Amino acid sequence: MEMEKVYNPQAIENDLYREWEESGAFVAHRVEGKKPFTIVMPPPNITGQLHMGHAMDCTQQDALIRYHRMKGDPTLWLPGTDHAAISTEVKIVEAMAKEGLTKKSLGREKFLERAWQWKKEYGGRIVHQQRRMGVSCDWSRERFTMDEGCSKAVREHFCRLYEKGLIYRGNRLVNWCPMCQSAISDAEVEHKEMDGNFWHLLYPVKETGEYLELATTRPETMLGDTAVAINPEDPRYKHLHGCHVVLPLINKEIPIVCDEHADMEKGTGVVKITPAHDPNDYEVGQRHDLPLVRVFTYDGHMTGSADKAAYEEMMASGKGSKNEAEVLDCGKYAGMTTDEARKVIVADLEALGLLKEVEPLKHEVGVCYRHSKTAIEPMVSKQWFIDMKPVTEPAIEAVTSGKTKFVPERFTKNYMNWMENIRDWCISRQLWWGHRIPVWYCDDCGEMMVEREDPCCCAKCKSKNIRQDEDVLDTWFSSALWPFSTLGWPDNTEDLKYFYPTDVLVTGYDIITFWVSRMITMGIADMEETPFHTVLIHGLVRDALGRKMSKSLGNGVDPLEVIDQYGADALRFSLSMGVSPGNDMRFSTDKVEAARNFANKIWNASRFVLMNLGETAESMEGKEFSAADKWILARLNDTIREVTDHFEGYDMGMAAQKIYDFAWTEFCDWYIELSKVTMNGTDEAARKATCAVLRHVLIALLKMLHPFMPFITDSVYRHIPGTEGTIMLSDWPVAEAGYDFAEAAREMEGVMDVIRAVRNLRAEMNVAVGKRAHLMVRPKAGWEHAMEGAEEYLKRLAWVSEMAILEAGQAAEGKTVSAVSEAAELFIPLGDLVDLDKEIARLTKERDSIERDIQRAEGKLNNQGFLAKAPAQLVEQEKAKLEVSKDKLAKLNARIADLQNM
RNA sequence: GGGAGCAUAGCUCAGCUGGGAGAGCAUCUGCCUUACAAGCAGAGGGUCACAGGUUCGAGCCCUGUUGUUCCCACCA
Repeated sequence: MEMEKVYNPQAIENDLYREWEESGAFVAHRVEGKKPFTIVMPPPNITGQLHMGHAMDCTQQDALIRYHRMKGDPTLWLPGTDHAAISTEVKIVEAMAKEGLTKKSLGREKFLERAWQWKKEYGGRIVHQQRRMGVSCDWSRERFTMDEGCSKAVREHFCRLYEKGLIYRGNRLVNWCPMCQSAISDAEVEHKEMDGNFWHLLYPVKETGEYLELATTRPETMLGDTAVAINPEDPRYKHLHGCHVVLPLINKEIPIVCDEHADMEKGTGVVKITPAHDPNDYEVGQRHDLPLVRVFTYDGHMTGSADKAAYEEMMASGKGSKNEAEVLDCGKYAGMTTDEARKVIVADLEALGLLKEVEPLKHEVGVCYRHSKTAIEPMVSKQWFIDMKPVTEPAIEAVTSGKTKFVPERFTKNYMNWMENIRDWCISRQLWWGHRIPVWYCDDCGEMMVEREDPCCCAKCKSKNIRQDEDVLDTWFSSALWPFSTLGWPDNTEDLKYFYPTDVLVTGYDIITFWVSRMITMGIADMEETPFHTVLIHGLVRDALGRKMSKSLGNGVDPLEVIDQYGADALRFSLSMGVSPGNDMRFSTDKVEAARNFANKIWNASRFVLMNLGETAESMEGKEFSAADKWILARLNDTIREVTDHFEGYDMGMAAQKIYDFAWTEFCDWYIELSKVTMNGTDEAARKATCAVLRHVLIALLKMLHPFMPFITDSVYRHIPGTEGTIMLSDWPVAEAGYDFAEAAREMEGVMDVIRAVRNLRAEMNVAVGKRAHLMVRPKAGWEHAMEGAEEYLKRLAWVSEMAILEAGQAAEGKTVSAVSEAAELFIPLGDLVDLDKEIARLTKERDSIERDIQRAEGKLNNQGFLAKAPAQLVEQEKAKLEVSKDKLAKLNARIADLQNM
């Protein structure tokens, strides 16, 4: 196949991917006695589209996976998707609303049918998008959090925790999202600063007739107040111990209680207590045995007579638990939204002269992480919880002991902070889409059953009159099991035995608390082993201005559009190079363009090599290598070592950078140009040696680049004579000690330095490339050998017509411009073109710079402290540098003097 | 209130266990030199936020300050 002049990713990517997948190259195989490398992919939501965050996430994982696969490890990358209970349900409800349907009108069964239909449609979409990225995961093991196996794991896990007494059901104050109409966990509450007020209210004291001033940010909760608290030590209110206040608007008598929660320093030191709608007040209420009075409905309105009647009926029937909040009929406020009620209540209080002051205030308000504009209402309701303390301790230990490490390490604090302050996890959700809680209640005898298999009848009274708990589990409940449920747990499958614990978890810092902490916790709880030894944390992908990409801002960039325009390799590389672990990165098309250019560079360098190789797979055996050959081989070895080290340290950003630098600067700009000397020469043996080196280096380069740019590297690899199959399954390059040509490389660097000096001279003197120049070179001591071999390189790379070597002390004839490089002095005769004054000025400028070098070096070497304490090697280096500089200075001075005499 | 990150060239960011400041993009100059103009060669541009300290030596370590971003936290 003829290679086009410009690389065209669209022409190869899709076919190549299909070929990889169909060949089974992604499928993991268990190899007895060999340690596998395993990553479970964080499952994207089935609601989602592929976004830049995913693109970066899977690029990093794929790079690690491809690296390990090439190293020969049995490699498993297990993909899957998440049912995302709340998010999906919200979307489906939205879609239904457009058809005029509601959950209620549709019913649970029909709703779930729709949900599964949704999963089929949208779950597949993201998976196809991932394929476009080139991910090399094992699709034969693809999982879904609600598939049969994962559902079985969820039940088993629930039952085990329940049997250990770690899951309980309770009527508790929880975070309630009126939009979701569900409880959510603490982790799902975000805090946003909002403008609000402190309303200073006056409550009359029954016994004394005085008015107690107190401040609140939420006046609408006052109807649910069941006490007013003061600090027991507060001298201002000692006389009120044991007294009562009369709650305005509803004229209800409530006690004044003494509680530490009331802070004497703050405000008036008086706090209204609403146990049913505030976490602090709930605690105070527990301590003082205060009644719970609920004044909000679960959809964010004020309660009314119907709500009260429902409550009373429930209590009468004996189904309500004793910790149930009583419900108030809010009378004229009933049915208002909480916001409306706030305004009306404040106005009514003001009318009564009970509003003393309104003080504007900025404060943090809890909002739902799925409905960021919806304020969370703390509400008392009956929910399922996990008692986290007992299972958290081993999970903390796993990290403190280093069994699981965070990369970068600083995220350990993040994790620890959460774990050390862990609170019980509310796992029930008032939704339909999700794993239904495996608990049944008998309507006849009230028995509660927690079962692995659906029961047919009551275990106690055998009644068939049983019903399953209505609620489903938090989506993270199943996500927590992901590293082992996907491998077959609770069955002790071959995969589970072989691949668990997995190796690395790659994810963003935003879900350390949601997900990482819970996987470690539950992995240890169920498997007795932490699920991965390394958690590799990456940052967020932001837009070019540093803002979070979001739908509402409309600043999101669709990875697929980028792939269409620039190719998957370019996108992947732009998300890799220079990205440092744990740090956010900005996405810009400039970066993708740079990466696309790099791909094109690789493509063209490959074209050059292939053009020269023809059909021959020239071998490295028994070759006599040129100076340039030896140099690039030595540099290749350095690069292989560095890149490998960076992969081992999970720093793919640095690995990509090193490959980029080596490929572009050293291989393309230098070696390929240098190689043209022998390739265009007449020495057949030298030509063959260079062919072998070109091929060898290109292959190693492509291999190192493959984890980042899988498509172009494989595509080119197949064109190279002597390669077989896909680069994906080839061996990771190894630095062969035989190619560490240190001395030859040093000499070559000297020659390259001379080339640079000549180019610089020419540019400054405005000598066009077409205009070849005669060059005189006076090597410095120790560089004679290197300079003898330099002529052809200089001719080709510095547009020299011919080169003469001057003996030490031999003067250059005629009018010349000159330069002093590390290895030699250079002279180019330029005849009348030379402007002597200009040349003297240029040399003087250079001399000044060298004088500064000398000053600095002498300063160091005259410093007794430096001589005494710095490493001897460094002192030697410094001395050597000083010698070189002094030598340069002397030569420049002589040169300037010469010119001045002309 | 607690914790963490960031502050380096005009822009976006690298900079390993302290030992003469780097890349990409942008800018300027000259080049279609038979792999590549998505390119080649050359150049300019930085008191590494500020103030102290440790050290022979600090972009890097310590303390403080300022700005900024994020996480956690019940301030009524």
